[in-house]
Amino acid sequence: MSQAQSQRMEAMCESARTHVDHLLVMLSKSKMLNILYVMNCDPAPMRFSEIKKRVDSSSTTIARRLAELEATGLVNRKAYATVPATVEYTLTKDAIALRPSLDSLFEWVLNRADNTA
Amino acid sequence: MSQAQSQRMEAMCESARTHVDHLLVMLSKSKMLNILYVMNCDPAPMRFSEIKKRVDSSSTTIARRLAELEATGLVNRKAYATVPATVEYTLTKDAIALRPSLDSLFEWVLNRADNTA
DNA sequence: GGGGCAGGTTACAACATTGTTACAAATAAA
DNA sequence: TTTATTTGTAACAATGTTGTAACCTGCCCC
Repeated sequence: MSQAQSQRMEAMCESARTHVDHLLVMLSKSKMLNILYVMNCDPAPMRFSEIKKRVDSSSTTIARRLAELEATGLVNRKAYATVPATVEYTLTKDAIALRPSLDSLFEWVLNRADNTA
Repeated sequence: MSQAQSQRMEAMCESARTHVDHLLVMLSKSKMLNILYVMNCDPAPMRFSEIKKRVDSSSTTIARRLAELEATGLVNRKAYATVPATVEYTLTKDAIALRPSLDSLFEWVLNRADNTA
């Protein structure tokens, strides 16, 4: 393999590693797993206030997380010009693919919480 | 159901919710998923320096995370009186039960990082 | 004596994140 | 006209988290 090829390959790996890190950092933010979980539990579009209620955090944090999820392409945001405003969030296909992992993860968490309680 | 029963039940739920939150907060700490993942990938006991190398973080953070994992009962720490010191970490049975979830989660992460790169 | 090794700990300054409060906008109801 | 509603945003102080640099043990080697 040429040096140029090798460098390109390293750059690619570097890039992939960066993307992996970025995703992990995002998933590790506070309330992120909670949000993905509640949205996964109920496939219907979910409103801001409903997410906030189920996740139990401040508007600011929920808004920040949802914006991050949208920027990463994991949720879609649809605003309706009602009064007062209505905004619905839905998981994208990519996020739905996370469902089995999240289910399994939360099953473990709930089970462990039970046994520790 | 009596009021006393109802109150006990609420207390239990409250306690479980607290435990769930605690676990989620722990799992959401920086490098936590990374550590669990590298330890899950290789079932052999792993030394501090090896974990640090694979996860790529400061000693301080790795030490903090391992201490938290140990306190939560997810890793066991064994120190040997060699010179220089040798310390081995292993996942507990509870943590090993997390394996399928983590595998699945990381599969999703790696796959998504690839497609986004 | 000096240096090196593994596996940390401590202190601290720099940085990141959080919740709170105040505010906005549009309209319908009181 | 005032109030209430939903879905946010902006600013900010308080709090939490991070890495760095210094240090520690115990022993071996030079």
